[in-house]
Amino acid sequence: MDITPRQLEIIAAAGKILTTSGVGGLTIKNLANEMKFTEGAIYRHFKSKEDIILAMHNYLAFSIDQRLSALPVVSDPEKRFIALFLEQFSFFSQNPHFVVAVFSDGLMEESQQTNETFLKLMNVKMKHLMPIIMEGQQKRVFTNAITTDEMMHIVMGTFKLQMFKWRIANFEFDIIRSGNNMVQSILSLIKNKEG
Amino acid sequence: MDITPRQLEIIAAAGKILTTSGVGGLTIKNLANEMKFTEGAIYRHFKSKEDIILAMHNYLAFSIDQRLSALPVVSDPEKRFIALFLEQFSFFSQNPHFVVAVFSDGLMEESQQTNETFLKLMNVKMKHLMPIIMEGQQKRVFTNAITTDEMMHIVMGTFKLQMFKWRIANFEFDIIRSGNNMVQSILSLIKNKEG
DNA sequence: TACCTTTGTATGTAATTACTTACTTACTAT
DNA sequence: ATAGTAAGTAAGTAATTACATACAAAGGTA
Repeated sequence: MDITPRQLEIIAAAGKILTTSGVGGLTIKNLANEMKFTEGAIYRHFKSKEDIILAMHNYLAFSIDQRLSALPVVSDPEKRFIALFLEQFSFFSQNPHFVVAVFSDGLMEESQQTNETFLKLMNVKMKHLMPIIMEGQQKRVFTNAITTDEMMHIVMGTFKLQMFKWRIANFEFDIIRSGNNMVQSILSLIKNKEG
Repeated sequence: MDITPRQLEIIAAAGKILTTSGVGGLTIKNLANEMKFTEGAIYRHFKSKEDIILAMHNYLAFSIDQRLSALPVVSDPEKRFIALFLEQFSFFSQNPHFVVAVFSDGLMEESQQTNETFLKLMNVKMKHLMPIIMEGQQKRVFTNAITTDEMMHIVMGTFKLQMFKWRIANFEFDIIRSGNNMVQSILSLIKNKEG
C-alpha cells in the first residue's frame, strides 16, 4: 500500500461524502470542499476521479484483509466465526463512512476497473470466512445438511443485509450489539443439533 | 395504477438502461434514444426524471404485490414458502431488467421520495413473507430457536444476495433453478428437526 | 543566495446534464 | 371541413461535471 497521508485523508473524505450524499454526491468539487481546498489541489494527489475510487477500494481491501489476518487461529470454529464478525462489526463501527463504499453496488457501474476492485473487496471477506466454515463442517460443529457454498451464501447475505439496514438507519443503532445478535441467530441455525 | 401504455414502455426502457448501464447511464438522452424519439418527447409523458423513477418503483411494487397476493393460501407453510420464492424468481426471470431497480441501493440516494418508494418496494415482499414464517413457527414446522424477525432477516438477506449474484453474472445462469436450490438450503436450516 | 520541488490557488474549458421553448404532425370528434 | 388534442421534433437554456493551465507561496538543499 503505497499511499501518502494526504491521499488517505482524501480517501476518508470520499468515504464520508459517499455516506452523506451517495454516489451522485461524490464530485471533485464536494471532495475539495470537504478537504477545505480547491478542486485543482485534488489533482496534485490523484490523477483522476476513478483513481480515487480505486485507491479507496484497494485501501479498504488491504486494511480489512490485514485486520482479519491478525485474528488468532483458535481450534474452535464457532469461536473463530464469532471473532471474525466481531472484528468486522467493530471495524465498521469505527469507520462507518466506509460502509457505503464496501456494501453499495452503486459504485460498481462506474467502470470495469471499479467493478473489479469492488468485487476484490468482497472476496477478501469470503477468503477469511470460507476456511472457518469448512473447518466447522469437517469437525461437525456446523451442520452438513447444506454445502459449504450454500452456507457461505446464507451467512454473507445475512451479513450484507445487516450492514444495509444499519446504513439506512443512519448508523443510529449499535452495530456491534445487534451484529452479535445476528451472529448468534445464524449460529443457532447452522450449528449441528447433535452433540 | 393509473399509467398509460406509453408510460409503461418508458418505464421498461428505463429498467433496461439500468441493467445495461447502471444508475449513471439512466439519462433522459439515453432514455429517449432507447425509445427512438427525442428528449423532449419524454416530457410529454413524465414531468421529471424523478417521476419516472417513482413511477417505476410504484409499478413494480404494485405488480409484485398483485402476483404474490394471487398465490393460493395452502395450509403447509413450507409449500407456501416455496411457492412464494418460485413466484419471485419467475417474475424476475421474465423481467430481468427490473432486478437492478428493485435490488440496487444506488437509486436510493437520488432523493427522499425515491428513497421512500424504494423501501416501500422492499416492504411488499416482507409483507407476504412474514405471515408465512409466523405460521410456520406457530405450527412448529419452522424452528423456534430464533425469532421471527431474525428468520425474516436471514431469509431476505439470502434472497437479496442471490439476486445480486445473478445480476453481476449478467443473468447468465438459470435463476429459477438455482433460486430453488437456495430455497431448499434455507428450508433445511430453518425446518424443525423434530418430526 | 539561488533553485527546485511540493502543494496549493484562480480561472478556464469542453462535455454533459435535466429541462424548456416554439413549432409540427397525426388522429379524432363534431 | 374544422377544430382540438396527443405526441412528436429541433434547438436552445443554465447549471454542473471532470479536468487543465498559469501562477504563487513555502521549504529543503546546493
